[in-house]
Amino acid sequence: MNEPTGRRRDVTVADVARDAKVAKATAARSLGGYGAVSDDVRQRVQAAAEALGYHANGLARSMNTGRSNTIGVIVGDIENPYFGVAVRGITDTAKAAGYDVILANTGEQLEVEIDAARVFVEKRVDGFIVAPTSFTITDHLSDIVNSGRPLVLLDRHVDNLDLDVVEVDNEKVARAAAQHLIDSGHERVAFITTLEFELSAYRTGAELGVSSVSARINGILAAMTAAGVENPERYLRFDANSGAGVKGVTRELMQLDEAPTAIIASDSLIAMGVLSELRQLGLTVPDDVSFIMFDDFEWATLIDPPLTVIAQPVYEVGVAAAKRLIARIEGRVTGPLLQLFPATLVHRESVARPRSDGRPDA
Amino acid sequence: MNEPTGRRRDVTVADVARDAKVAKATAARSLGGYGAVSDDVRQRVQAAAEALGYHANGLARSMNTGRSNTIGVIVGDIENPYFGVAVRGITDTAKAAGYDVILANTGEQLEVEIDAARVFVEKRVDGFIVAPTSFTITDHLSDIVNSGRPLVLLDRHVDNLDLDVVEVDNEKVARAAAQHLIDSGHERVAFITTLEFELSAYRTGAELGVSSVSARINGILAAMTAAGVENPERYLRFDANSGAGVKGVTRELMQLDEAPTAIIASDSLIAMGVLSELRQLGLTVPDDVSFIMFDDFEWATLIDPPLTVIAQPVYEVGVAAAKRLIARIEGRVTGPLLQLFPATLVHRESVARPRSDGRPDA
DNA sequence: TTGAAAGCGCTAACAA
DNA sequence: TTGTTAGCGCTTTCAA
Repeated sequence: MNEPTGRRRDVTVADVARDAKVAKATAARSLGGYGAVSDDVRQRVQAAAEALGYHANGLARSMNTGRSNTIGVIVGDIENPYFGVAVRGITDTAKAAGYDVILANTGEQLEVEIDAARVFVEKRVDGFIVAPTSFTITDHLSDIVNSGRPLVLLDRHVDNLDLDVVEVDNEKVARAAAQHLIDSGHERVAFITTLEFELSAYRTGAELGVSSVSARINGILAAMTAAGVENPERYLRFDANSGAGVKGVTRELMQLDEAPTAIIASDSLIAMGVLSELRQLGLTVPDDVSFIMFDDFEWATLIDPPLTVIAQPVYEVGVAAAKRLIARIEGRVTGPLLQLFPATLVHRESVARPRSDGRPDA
Repeated sequence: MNEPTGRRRDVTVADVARDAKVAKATAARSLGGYGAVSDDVRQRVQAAAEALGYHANGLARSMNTGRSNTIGVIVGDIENPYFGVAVRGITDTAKAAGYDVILANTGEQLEVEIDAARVFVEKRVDGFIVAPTSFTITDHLSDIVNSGRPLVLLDRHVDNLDLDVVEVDNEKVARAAAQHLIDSGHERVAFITTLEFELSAYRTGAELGVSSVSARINGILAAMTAAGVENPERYLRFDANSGAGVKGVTRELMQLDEAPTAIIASDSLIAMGVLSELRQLGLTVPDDVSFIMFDDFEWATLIDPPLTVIAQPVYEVGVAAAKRLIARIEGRVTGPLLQLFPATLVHRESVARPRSDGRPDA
C-alpha cells in the first residue's frame, strides 16, 4: 500500500454538494461552519464529506477571507536554545488562539531574512514576529508594515521604525553584570558575541548592529567607564562565528599581554565554546578568569564551577510577542508599545577576585 | 510613520497590467517568470510593479499550480536541542532546494500532532516530515498519504505503514551502551525517558510506544538479558515529564533498596534533570552512579565528570529527511526506504565500576 | 509574443 | 434555510 497514487484530484465542496444533493454554497456553509444550515442538510453533507474524504482547501479559503490564520516567525537560529524556547512560547500562545505558525530560520543572515519576509508576505500570513538581524537595514521590515500586516519585534528593536517590541532590558542587566565584576576587582572585562557590531558607533553615540548586542555593550562600557576604566572597548569581540571562531577569539584574548580577567559570553552557545577553549588552554574558572554568560540553562549549574549567569524570561518573551501580535491582528490594540522584560543576574560560582589585583589570593 | 494604514487592498497583476498597458495574462507571465515575454514588455511590467509595490499572492499561485513550495515539518519539541538541530538540517536543505518550511511543535501530544497534520494538508503543503508521537496511532499519517502527499518519518518509524524513514540505529547503540556498562560490572541499569511505552509489549514481543524509545529499550534489555541479568526491565522509567518529573523519578530510583548503579538518560533534557537531582541527593558520578546520555552537546564535555554519551548525527538526519522528501515531491524516487544512521558511544568519564561489585574500589 | 477567456476551490452577496 | 451568481488573484488553455 501507500504507493503515492499520483496526486489524485482533491475532493472539493462541489463533489460533496453533488453527493449530498444540495447546492455548492449550502455544502460550503455546512463544511465551513458559517451561515445557517438545517440539521438534515448538515448530516447529509457530513456523511458525504466523510465518504469522499473531503479536506478543506485552506488556500482557497484564505483567498476569499483574506486571512490565513497563520503567523510568520523569523528568527536567527533555532539551534540556539534561546530561540528554541522563545519559539515554543510563540507557538503555544498562537495555537491556543487558533493560529498556525510558519517558522523561518535565517542563520543570522540578512539576505535570508529578507527572503523569508518576502515569502511570508506572498503566503499572506496574518502577521509577523521577527528577531531582526540588522539594526539599520530594515527595508524588508518596512515592506511588511506597508503590506498592512502587523509586525512585532522579538528580542531586538531596530532603528527608525516605530514598532511593537518585546525584549529584555539588556543594558541594565549588562551594566549590573559588569558592575558585579568591577566590585570583584576586575578591570579587564571581555565580551564575546557572534553578531556584528560597528565599534565606531560607541564613540559617536550611535547604535550599530543588533540592538540587544548594542544594549549589552553599552551597559558594560557604561559601568566600566563609570568605574574609571580606560579603553574598556578593547576587550570587545564580535563576529565570533560558531565553534571555531569563538575558540579562536578566546585564545587570542587570553594570549594578550594584558589578558582579560573576566569574560562575558553573549549566549549559551558562545559560552560553551569559550569554556572549552579555556580548559584547552589550561585556564581555570574562576581562578584564572571569571566568567558570566547570558542565558540560563540547567547545565550551567552542573558544570564546575556552577556558572554565574544572566537569566532571561525567554519563554515569557515569546508568549508576550505572540499575544501582542494576535491582539494587533484582531485589531484590539493601537499604538506601538515597548515591552521590556527584566533579566536577572544569578550569582553562582564563576566569578571571583582576579589573581593579580594586588590582594592576597586567599 | 508606519501606523498600519488599515490593510490596503493588495496590488494585483491586473493593476500592474493596467499601468504597463498590457493584458493581464502578459503581465502575469512576466511577473511569474513563465511563458515568453518581449524585453520591452518585461521592462514596462517591471517598472509598473515596482512603482505600485506589487507582491505576488502565493495563495492564488498555489491554487492554480497545485504546488505550494512548502514543506510541513511536525516535531515533538523544538525546545529539545535534538530537534532544534534536526530542524536546522531540514530548513537548510529545503531552502537550498527552493522550499519553505512550516514548522509545528506538538509537545509530544498526539492530538496536537493530528491537528497539525490536518492544518498542513489544508494549507496544501507539498510534503511532510514528521517525528511521530505514537507508534500505533497513525490514522492522521494515513490521511496524509491518502491525500497524495509524500511523507518522510524522522527519528521514529511507525507500525503498519510503509514509509520513508530516516532514523538512527538506536537498538544497536543502546545495546553497545548497556554492554559497556555490563563490562564495567553493572547489573542494575536504569533507563529514563519522557515518552510513553507499554512495558507489556516487551514481554509479548510487540512494540508499543515511540519506536526510537522501543529500540533503545530493546537494545538495553537484550544486552542485559544476554549477560544473564534477571528482570532488567524493573529499572525502566517512562513518562518522566519535564523537570520535576525527571527529578522525582531519579529520586525514586536511587532510594530503591537495590538502587541502580548506572543510569541511561534518553535525551539531554532528561540528563540535566537527572544530574541535578543526583547532585541534590549527594550522589557522585561515576563513584556512586555511572551515567550515559543520549545526544552529545558541548556542555557534556564541560561538566565534571565529562559525560560518556551516545552521539547521533542529528543534523545529517535532518538533511537526509529533507533530501528524501524533496526527491519524492519531485518524483525522482520510488519505493519507500529506510535510512539508518549509525550512532556512536563516546567514552568519557561518567562510567566506572560500581561500588559494590565485589572488587576493591581502587 | 500577446490577448481573451476559463477556471482553481472557496466565500460572500443577493434572491428566493 | 437554501440556491444562484460573482468574484478572490493567479495560471492556463486557445486563438490571434
